[in-house]
Amino acid sequence: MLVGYVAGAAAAQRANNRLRLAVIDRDPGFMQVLSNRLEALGWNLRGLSSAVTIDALVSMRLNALVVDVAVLGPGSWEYLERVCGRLPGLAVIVCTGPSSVAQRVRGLRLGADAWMTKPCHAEELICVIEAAIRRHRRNEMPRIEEPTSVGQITIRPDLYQAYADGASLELTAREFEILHLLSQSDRVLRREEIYERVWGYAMAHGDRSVDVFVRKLRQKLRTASPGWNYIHTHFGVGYRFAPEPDNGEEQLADVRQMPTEDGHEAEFAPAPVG
Amino acid sequence: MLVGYVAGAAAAQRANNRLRLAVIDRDPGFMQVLSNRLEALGWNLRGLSSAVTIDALVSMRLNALVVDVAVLGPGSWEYLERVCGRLPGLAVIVCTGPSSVAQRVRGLRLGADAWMTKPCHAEELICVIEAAIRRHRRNEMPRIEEPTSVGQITIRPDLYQAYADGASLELTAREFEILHLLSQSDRVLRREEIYERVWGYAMAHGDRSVDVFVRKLRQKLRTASPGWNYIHTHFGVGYRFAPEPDNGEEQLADVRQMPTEDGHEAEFAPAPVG
DNA sequence: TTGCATGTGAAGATCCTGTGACCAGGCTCG
DNA sequence: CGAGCCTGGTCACAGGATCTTCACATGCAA
Repeated sequence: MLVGYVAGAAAAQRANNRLRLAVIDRDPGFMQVLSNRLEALGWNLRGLSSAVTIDALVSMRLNALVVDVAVLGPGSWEYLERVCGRLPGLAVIVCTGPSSVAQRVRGLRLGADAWMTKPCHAEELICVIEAAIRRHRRNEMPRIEEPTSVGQITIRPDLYQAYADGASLELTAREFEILHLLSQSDRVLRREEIYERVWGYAMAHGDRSVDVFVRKLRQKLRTASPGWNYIHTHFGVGYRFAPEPDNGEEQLADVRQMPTEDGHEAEFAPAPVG
Repeated sequence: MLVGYVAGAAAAQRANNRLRLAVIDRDPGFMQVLSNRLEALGWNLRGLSSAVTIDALVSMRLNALVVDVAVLGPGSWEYLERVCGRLPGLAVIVCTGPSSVAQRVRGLRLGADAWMTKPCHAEELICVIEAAIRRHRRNEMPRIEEPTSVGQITIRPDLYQAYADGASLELTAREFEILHLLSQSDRVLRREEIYERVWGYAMAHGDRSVDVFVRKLRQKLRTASPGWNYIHTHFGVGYRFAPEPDNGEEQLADVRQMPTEDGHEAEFAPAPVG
């Protein structure tokens, strides 16, 4: 159902935030160190002991690829060239043993983004990878944010607007941001959290702005999509987004239940604010 | 013509292919070698013996900057950070004498794209610079050189001009670039985005240039194509391009409707009504 | 019930944008 | 060399849209 879809999208997005990196190398020590560091950073590491097909690389949806050309053996240059040509958005870092200037020049000319010489510090390699990814990202087409449909409404980040039945809800920028934020998560968001992520700084004690905006949002949602409840209040905590037809009491009962699977219970504790 | 050349880094790049590079260094031999190689490649090299103001860098409309942090002395890190922050599209390469891992890590974290250790081969340095620039340019929006018609106007990138009914709008270079950028996207573009892509560096807080140019654009569009609205304001967000006849109330209603140009909504839940 | 927390409406403050005037720098032409 | 023009960019003001605040009503929990 739609609720499930929303949760799925949010989860996917969270997973997508993890950088995906593949390393083609056979040095166990190197891999181990790298693996440890990257795990701490929350990256997604895939170790490969030899060249894989381009299609396999494509399917991995990588952000970056680190490769020891020595592992590739003959044909390494062609491989490098094909990879860089086929995946122009991929950051490619060659990390290998001692090399000649000519080799490094060749590698870079073929499309590699950087050349590291082993042995090297994992930290430095990571920085180089980050720099390459950063550079790639900056010029990526501004992320085409997909429209999402929840309940009867469609949220279009590209237009900073939500629609119901093709008609705009006429949300203001701030209203939209709050709706967008709420819709991306199925858990309860505390006011402070909402405020901080939308306004960009800490909420002053006793500020009611979030409440007021939630009211405006509900009003517009009600007008555009009557018969549905989208924003639910959790007394003493905050708000939770979940499109629900508001007929029937059982639905309401459901709201009271713990709809989360993973340990968000802590958040539901009656956090007595000062 | 020259007018086109003067206007904006992007324009300069397109107008002729000479890459613009500045080097902050004091090693005459290094500079000499680099200069020779770059001249052969047809690059535009600017040698600097010490740090210059950010604004000066901005006005140089560079593609890349090579800097020896030793020349910068104390405050080099802050300088590096400021440069990288203000000119996110600039390829920054640190090329300096022996350094510690920690220093290299710091430099890269602050936004440098690469770190070369002197002494180094000019050829290799050039490759590194090229790699950084390549990353920068690779994913640039595929420049549509074809004339495109939107509403009543025709945009001709090859002539750097827009026409309505065969008559030129007499746009200046910057006006044209903004119109061209806007016309290539259906989504709302934030001012910062517009600024960054047209001017080539980060917009200063409170800068109203984009607004002013939008006004000038609208004025010329209105004169050349009365009865049409091309640039729409999204309060608190930015501008969006969409040609629309502005007569009649129904048209106004149309504005409020969700533009569905390409059906990527199809992937999502089919808006279950009832 | 009391004590808070939240919903609601409206008014005033604040912010955002449109606009015209103005200034500086560069180029052209005399 | 300077005058004049063009272009890009800044500034201040005005009007309107939006946000915040406040007072009060309502609802929840103990």
